[in-house]
Amino acid sequence: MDYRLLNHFLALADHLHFGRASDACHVSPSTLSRSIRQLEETLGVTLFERDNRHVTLTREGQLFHAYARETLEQWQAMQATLMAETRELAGEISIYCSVTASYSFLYRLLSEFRQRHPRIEIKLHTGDPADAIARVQAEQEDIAITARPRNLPDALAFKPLATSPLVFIAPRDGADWLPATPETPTPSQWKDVPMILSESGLSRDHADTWFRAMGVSPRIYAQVAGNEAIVSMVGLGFGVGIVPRIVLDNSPLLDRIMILPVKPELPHYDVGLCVLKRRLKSALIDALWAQLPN
DNA sequence: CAATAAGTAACTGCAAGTGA
DNA sequence: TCACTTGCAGTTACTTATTG
Repeated sequence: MDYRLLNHFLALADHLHFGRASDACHVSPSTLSRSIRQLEETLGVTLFERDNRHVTLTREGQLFHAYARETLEQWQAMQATLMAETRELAGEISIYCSVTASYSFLYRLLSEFRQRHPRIEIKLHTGDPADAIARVQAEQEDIAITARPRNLPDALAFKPLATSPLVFIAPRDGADWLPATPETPTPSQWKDVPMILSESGLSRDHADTWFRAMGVSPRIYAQVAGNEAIVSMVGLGFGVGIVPRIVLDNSPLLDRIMILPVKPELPHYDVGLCVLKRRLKSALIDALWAQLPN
């Protein structure tokens, strides 16, 4: 029995949408489409009625749904039993983080863990830090390395790894729109500065709050996904950006960037591990979680 | 009998097709 | 324009044959 096919079936039954279900399974839509077709051919029944707009479970699909769920649960229970027997954890953990976080924290987090648990496979996905919390909540990822949100949802647990200040960065070559005295900012100095900001997420929240307190609506030159893209655009001289300083520590563009000594300073950024509390019942995830001191 | 090489089947993602 | 399917080419996994 190919348990992956059952996983694909359950994901499609949950989402009733090939695109979203394939995302959840980390495969392409075509792969998911073929998995479902393969199951249907093996079983000799149609599990989903689908057209170009809609996906629905057939009666046979509903019957198979119960079987698929039970079978997978039994399989996972057996894996847990065998793991307990051998005292060796095995399986897969997915981790989501930004490229910067992968440079900065993964080695520290995983080097010892890999030696201790060689049979645990790590699936690493990198992307926009603003998506991290949502991906953990949607169970697309087991764990994220991300900034602690202002209001941590009750269902989530957070364990800090490091603190990094949020800083204003500007092109080192200078520009005529740069504020003359960032230590003593005035609305007139900032109202025309082209800003390069995250589309969303914590650093964007802090930027918006800072400008509100200044009484200025920022002139937004570009909204981008990911801190590395902000550094690139600032390095090219397009404007002033706001990023966690840790992003600069690993940036190849450091020599083209300067930090503006802006007052008041932006809040610090707590970076750490984020996980759904109920997922900590998984021995695998708990093992990684326990790597870090409380 | 184990290790290696060669051949084959199955799987995957991309890009294009299709229909609403 | 969107969402699912299909064709294609590249990759990976598996099976069989060969060698020491």
